Amino acid sequence: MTVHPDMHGEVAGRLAALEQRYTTTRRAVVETLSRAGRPVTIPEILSSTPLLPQSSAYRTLAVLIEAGVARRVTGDGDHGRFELAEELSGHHHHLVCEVCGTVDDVPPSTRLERALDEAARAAAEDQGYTVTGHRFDLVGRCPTCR
Amino acid sequence: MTVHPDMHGEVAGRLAALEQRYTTTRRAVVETLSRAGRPVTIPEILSSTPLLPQSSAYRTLAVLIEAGVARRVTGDGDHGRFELAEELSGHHHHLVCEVCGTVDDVPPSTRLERALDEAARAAAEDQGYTVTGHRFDLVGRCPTCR
DNA sequence: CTTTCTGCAAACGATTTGCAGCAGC
DNA sequence: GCTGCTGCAAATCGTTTGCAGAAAG
Repeated sequence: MTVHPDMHGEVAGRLAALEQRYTTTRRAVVETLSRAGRPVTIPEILSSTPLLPQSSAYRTLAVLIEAGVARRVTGDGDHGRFELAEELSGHHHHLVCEVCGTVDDVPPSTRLERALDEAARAAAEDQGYTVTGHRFDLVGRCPTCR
Repeated sequence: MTVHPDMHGEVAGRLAALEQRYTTTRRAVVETLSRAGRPVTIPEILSSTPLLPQSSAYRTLAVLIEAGVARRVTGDGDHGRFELAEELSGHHHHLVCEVCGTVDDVPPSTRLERALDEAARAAAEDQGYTVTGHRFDLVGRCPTCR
C-alpha cells in the first residue's frame, strides 16, 4: 500500500520542517510501517527491526507523529498500534479482529465515503461540533480466528 | 439516552448469569454510566460517585464488561473511557473532540447504517473476515474547544 | 565542530491484584 | 454462616524521560 510516490523524500521534508534529521533509525521505522501495510504494535516493530531498543522505537514514533508522518490508532489490546499518516499511505479503514486484536487495512469505497461525509456534516450541525475527520473500523474475526 | 425499559433488571440478570451479585457499588457505577450518556473516564466516574475507591471502579467495570453490560471505548487521551453496552444504551456513534478528548454520543442515521453495513459486507468478502459490527467515530472540535 | 539522536536505566502513571475484613443472599 | 465483594496498598507493565556518549550535517 505505497501510495505516495516519494515516501522517503516526503518524510525527510516533514522532518526537516521541524528541524529534525532523517536518520537511519527513523528511516528503518518508516520502512517497517510502510511494509506492514497495517497498524503495528511496538513489539511488532521491534521484531522486524533487530537491534532497535524499545525506547528508541517509542521516541522515533513520537517524532514521526509530531511531524505528521505517522499516527497512533486505537488499540483494543495492551499495546498501541502505529501506522503511516494517510497522506502517505492513502485514506483507508480498518478491519479489527475481536479475537486476536490484529488490524488490517481496507480501502474505502466511494459510496461509503460519501455517506460518511454526509453523516459528519449532519452530526456537526446537530451538536455544534466542527468535524475534521472520521474513523471507521469494521469489527469481526480474521480468517485465522474464524 | 435510556433505551432499555428495565435497565437494572437486565443488568442484574446478566450478572446473575455469571453468578455475580448486583451490589450497591455496581448499581452506582451503572447509574453513572447511564446518566452520563457518553463514554466516561475513571476519574469522571470517581467524581460522580463519592467514596468509590479507584480500584473498585476498575474492578467493577471489569465485571460489567465481562457480563456484557459495559464496554471500553478507545480513548485518545491517557484514560480509557467506558460506556453501557449498546444493548442497553442503543446503537450510536461518537463525536470525539481532538482537543480535550471528550466523547459525545450521536445517534446513527438509517441511511448511514445502510452504507456502513454494505461496506462491511464488501470488506468481509474481500479479506476473509467475518464482520460482526462496526465503530464509527467523528473527530473534530467540540463547542467548548472550537 | 555543533546540534540533534540514541541507548541505557530509572521514573511514571494507568490499571491490576493479594489479602483481610465487610456485605449480600 | 458462606461466598463473594470491597478497600487498601503494593505490584505490573506499557510508555516516557534524564543523561552521557554517538552520529548527522
